[in-house]
Amino acid sequence: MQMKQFQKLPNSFYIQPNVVAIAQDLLGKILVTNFENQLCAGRIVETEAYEGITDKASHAYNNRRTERTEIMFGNGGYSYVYLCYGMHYMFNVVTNVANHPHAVLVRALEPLQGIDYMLNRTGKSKLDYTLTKGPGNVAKAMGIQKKHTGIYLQSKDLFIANDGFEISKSEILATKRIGVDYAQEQALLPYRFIIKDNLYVSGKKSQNIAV
DNA sequence: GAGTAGATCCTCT
DNA sequence: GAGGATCTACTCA
Repeated sequence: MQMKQFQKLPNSFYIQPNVVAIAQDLLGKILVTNFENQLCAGRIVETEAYEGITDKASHAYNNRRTERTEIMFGNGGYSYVYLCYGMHYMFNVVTNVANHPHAVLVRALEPLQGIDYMLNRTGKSKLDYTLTKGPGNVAKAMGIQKKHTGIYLQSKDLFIANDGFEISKSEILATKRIGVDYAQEQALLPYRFIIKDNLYVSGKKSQNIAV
């Protein structure tokens, strides 16, 4: 595939106060990693917003500031990567300004470049829609690990770009979030955004209904 | 197609 | 020492 000219999203994109709007805007953008000279890129097709200290599903809920969550309390435009269930890495984008620990979780991608590297990392032999479906698979395929937390998203190894791809509002579905049932009523908030009918969107069919 | 169990380790209490 | 922003494979229908 021809290398397209990717335009990095400016830092001003990340420091906006409305994390839900950012989560929607990230749909259709390109996540690029270039670790160890292995260039990989995928179009973001699913995101989730985590609204800081008032959001029970967020690690930063109730101003819970620890070594792990410290990065979320800084300025937006940085990566936040952590291990979940002992085996899955989650890639988040920190948004808003310092002391507003908002984050957007990237849950699914549509692979564009470096598919051979992704297959190699995930131990798969051929491309199918499970390659980058679900946040654990996204990080695995893109080579993102815990050591990549706190990376400035204007660096050359890890960034999000715009290639001019536009999606209309009618193609975006808002649904409730996944895997955060412990957050009680806030698990029902429509903070998950997906591109309608995209094969790479995670979850079951019934979870992809607009709310 | 739908539901369930198991893997596995970092982080916080 | 317990539990978690998950995924997969397996079972049963």
